[in-house]
Amino acid sequence: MTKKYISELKPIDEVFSVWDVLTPDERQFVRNNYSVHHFKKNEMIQIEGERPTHMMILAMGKVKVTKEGVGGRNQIIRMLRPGEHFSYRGIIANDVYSTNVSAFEDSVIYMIKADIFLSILRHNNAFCYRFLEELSTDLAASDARTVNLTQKHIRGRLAEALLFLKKNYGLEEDGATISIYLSREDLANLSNMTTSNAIRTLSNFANEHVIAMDGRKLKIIDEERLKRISKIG
Amino acid sequence: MTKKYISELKPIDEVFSVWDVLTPDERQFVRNNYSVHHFKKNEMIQIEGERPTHMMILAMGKVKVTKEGVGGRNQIIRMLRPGEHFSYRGIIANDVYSTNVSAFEDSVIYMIKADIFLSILRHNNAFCYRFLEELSTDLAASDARTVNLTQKHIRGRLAEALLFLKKNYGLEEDGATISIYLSREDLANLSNMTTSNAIRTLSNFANEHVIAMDGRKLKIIDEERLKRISKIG
DNA sequence: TGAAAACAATGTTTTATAGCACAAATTTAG
DNA sequence: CTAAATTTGTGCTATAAAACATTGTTTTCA
Repeated sequence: MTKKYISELKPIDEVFSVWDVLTPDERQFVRNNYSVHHFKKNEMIQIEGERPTHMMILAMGKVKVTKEGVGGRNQIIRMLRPGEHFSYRGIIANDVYSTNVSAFEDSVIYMIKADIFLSILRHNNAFCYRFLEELSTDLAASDARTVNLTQKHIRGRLAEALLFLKKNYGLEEDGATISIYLSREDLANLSNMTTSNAIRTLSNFANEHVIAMDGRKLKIIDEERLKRISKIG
Repeated sequence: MTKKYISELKPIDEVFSVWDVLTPDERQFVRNNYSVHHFKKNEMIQIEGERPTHMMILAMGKVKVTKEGVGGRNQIIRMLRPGEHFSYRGIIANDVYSTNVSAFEDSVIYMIKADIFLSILRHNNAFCYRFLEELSTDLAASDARTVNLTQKHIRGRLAEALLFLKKNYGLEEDGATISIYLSREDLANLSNMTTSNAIRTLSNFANEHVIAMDGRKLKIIDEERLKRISKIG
């Protein structure tokens, strides 16, 4: 596994998508001041309510951003792919973390100290603007998510989640299997329903030949149908 | 009414909260390039799906930001007070409006053309950073809202909405009446429930002496109780 | 390797909330 | 100033989804 990391892990200048707007000095500054952290599956990376210390970049693996709700029930807010930034919102808003982040699978994360991140933000306008764009996009996504989760019925929400997973993580070589394997519980937390209902609805979809299941491997058979189910709610 | 506007309307340099980070040149630039628009109660200010043309600042009045959901049911995403910025997210993300905005009551809005706003954003780092802060705060609020609306029960959601209204718009001189009068329908759209349920739950709160009602005027009698109801969901 | 834990599947019961219908009150407009 | 339209208030019904219970299956790890 470590072997795999060493061979596949991209350097920070390739992973950090805003590298192009950094000056040579800033690049050197970042190179001298970032750290690499490995997290095992299910390990917590950031905890809601704590003070942010670093801005983070997912270098390898998959992580989930969750929020604890009523009665400890927790909801998946966002799921990240390598190259995505996180843990920086609280730094900017001078706020504690508003979410938990944990590793879905073994992951590698590049971290840049908060003060270093802030100092670049405050001196490099193009850099600042990139994050402004990112938050603008995230905000629309969050608002859309609120409406989807509150107004759609179970089938619509699960269909939406499956389409999201496909879009976000892509398909395997067979052109149908979604390239991320979630537990039924995670799938439920993503679609705001109980685990039993995720299981039940998944079974229904399989009976209707909209999807096919093999344990945690989910194949999308009839994407059009799934889109229709998601649309009508 | 027009009289009232003329006498109470603050000039843009007082309303636009980021004025302090503008250079003298930029201030003049904005002064020469903004426009003032009056909207009547219930009038649409921006429409979901259209291309953004201006960044806007609410100078006077109250507006609501909504999003259309399944079956035309629409949800209140945000409610603004004078001094708050809106309509700029889409400009930055180069996206169409993701929400509707309409006037709750007669309102006055200052508008700055998109290209002018963008040009300042791209040249003035402190200005850019201010909006970065604003979006960071809004994003956490949106995520929190998602969890509240999806996990809390009707009573909890309505209690939360009442507390929000109090916090956002304050109380009248009597120290109890919330300084905004919403229709039951708007209150329902804010708390993600049907109008009947908003009415019913409001009656329950009144019977329990948590609030008192006089038409659209809502008095908070027992704020602690309301907080508890909101908390337990 | 075998026991314990975690996960998946499914049926049954209960409950919260939407949906509907209708009456009363209030606001708006001709 | 009246008629129409909108908003508010209530009761009843239907139903989606949670909660609970049980059993089988897979994974973990001591």
